[in-house]
Amino acid sequence: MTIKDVARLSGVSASTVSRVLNNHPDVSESVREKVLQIIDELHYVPNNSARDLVRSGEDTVGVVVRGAENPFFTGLIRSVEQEIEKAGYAMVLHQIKSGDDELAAGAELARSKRLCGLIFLGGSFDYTADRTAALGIPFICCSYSNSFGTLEKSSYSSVSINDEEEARRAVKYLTDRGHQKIAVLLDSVNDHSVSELRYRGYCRALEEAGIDPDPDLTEETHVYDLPAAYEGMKRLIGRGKDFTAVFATADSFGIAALKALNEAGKKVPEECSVIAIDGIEMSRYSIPTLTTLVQPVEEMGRKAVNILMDVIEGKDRTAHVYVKTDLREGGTVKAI
Amino acid sequence: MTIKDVARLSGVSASTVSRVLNNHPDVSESVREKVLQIIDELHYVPNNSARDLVRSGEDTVGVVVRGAENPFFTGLIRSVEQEIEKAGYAMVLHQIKSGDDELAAGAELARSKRLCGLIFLGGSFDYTADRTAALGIPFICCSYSNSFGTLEKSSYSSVSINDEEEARRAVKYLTDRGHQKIAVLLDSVNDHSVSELRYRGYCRALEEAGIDPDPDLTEETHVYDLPAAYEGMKRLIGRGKDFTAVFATADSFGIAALKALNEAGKKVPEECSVIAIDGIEMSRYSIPTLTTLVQPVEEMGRKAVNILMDVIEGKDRTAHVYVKTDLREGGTVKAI
DNA sequence: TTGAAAGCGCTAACAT
DNA sequence: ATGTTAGCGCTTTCAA
Repeated sequence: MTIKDVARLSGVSASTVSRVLNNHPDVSESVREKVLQIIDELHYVPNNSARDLVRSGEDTVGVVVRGAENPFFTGLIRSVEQEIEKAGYAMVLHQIKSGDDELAAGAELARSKRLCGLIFLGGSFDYTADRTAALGIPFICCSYSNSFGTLEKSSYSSVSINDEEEARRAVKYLTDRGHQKIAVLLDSVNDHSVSELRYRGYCRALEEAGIDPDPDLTEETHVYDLPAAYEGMKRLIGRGKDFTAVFATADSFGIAALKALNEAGKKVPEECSVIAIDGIEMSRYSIPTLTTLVQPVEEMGRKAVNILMDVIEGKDRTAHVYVKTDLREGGTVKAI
Repeated sequence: MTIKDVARLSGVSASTVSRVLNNHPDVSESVREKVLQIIDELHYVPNNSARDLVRSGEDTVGVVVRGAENPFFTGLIRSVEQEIEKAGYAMVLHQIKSGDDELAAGAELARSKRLCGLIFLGGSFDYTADRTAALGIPFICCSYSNSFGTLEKSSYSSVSINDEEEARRAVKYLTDRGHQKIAVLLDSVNDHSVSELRYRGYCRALEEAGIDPDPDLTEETHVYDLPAAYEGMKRLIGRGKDFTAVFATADSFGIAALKALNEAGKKVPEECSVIAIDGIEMSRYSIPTLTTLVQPVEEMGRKAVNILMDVIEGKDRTAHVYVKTDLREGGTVKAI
């Protein structure tokens, strides 16, 4: 069923039906009602592909989220959404799986919906100019940056925390409180992604505190999920190496660590402290409340949209900003 | 940039480019290479709307998820995805917000992508034939059913747990262990949705155990999120009414309840037991591990796809199946 | 193996 | 206020 069917049944032309559909003012009330009635009777629903194909839609920004199951993104999406609306633009959200190629998805979206800009929530840290060229519109990386890629700074924008620096801060929080034997639970030390950066910060903090990193206290999961983190923590404990604190490179890892420690009979924070980075909602409800560096997702969403808008509207150049985390002192860290 | 640009630059017609794009066999190797090269140089990405508009795509099933931030859906999506692929169909996933109209989204998707079937993950419990008519293709409700609507059973399919019965089972698990004063933490007693059904089961279990429901032990949050559940539990505790157990109508509510109890100094399970329904991944990592009735998400996804396929392929009629939960005995329930 | 032409469903000038 | 016409970018007959 198409707009033509509706037109025929209503005794008008397709254009008129289109006008009704799009709330154009210049349609007589009687015709409008008639058309609406037919639409209702027929349960007609316009084909969006056809609409997208013809509409200009230069006021729409695309948001592609990679790994929507990551609870860290929920707050970020909300914020970005709000800000885009506030800026008077429309938004189209596209979620892809963790393994998928966000640039390909973004390029496709840009073409189909005729976007004026793109926001990536989560993605790879190693783009090349060749790959981003397909986008053809301004874009911004939100919550990450192109740390391992070869992109020119001027060719894109980014908003994120300084992962290495914040990790350093987290671990320093531990060393400042007398911890010397600090384990790290992370995805991978060289994934060219967030855990690699945060691992660097961990190393730097140890270094600054005059502590030699102990390879036995570095536990990689190689997978980003709770079971893997839990198993990783169990391995760490099982190794028998002494440690008084754990730095988890993500809240979810911290939560899993809490569980593994609890099952091993290690009291947190009395026998082992835990600190993480992210500040997902759930970590507020762990027992004890996870001590963590909370990413300012609201601010990140706002800044991402503002920067992108400025670039789109030609008001400003691309930009790269670091935002600061807020330390949330939960109950998982204790001074020695 | 369009297919025509590629055609022009390659010195061939648009049809040929299209053939290359779609891996048609009858294109000379030399031409294919040339075209591919130009595509690469130009960073050309086909417009999906245009493709959708013209492709038949009768082998695609749509999946619309309402409230993707709900961790309960992550496992379900994975399962559904797997099964659809196994059945030899393509899948297109569409996520909408909790407040959005999944039927409208589904109808739009059905038109745009020319689907042969639709799977709804989460949605309203009160459809009317009039509203679902717009879909125009077979659909199945996965994880819920049309309990409060007027849909004829034969007009759709569903796979879900029997919410009332499972809730009854959860609460019976408590009464069987000597609990008499059992509080319930839920969204709303009359939301025409899952909490209403589970509340009924709660009432029935009490009744069967000869216990009079105490209105003071029913706590509604009216919002489905962790902070609301946490605050609800605090109110419940603050009321000063005695209770020895809490039935949370969802795992996330259970986790929030655990936290509130902990902060109030009530030991779980010694001073208060907690049981929930859902079995989200995170509840495996609460401390203590949440005792809950785990929905068999894998089975649900599999059955949903199978039923839908049978309807699509005309092999079978619509069906409505209940699946059973698995009781996971965590550490939050203790006999009195 | 390739190209020309038609058309998918819709919107947006341009007429009237 | 309404209809006519011309595409949007692509795929797909049908011819060649």
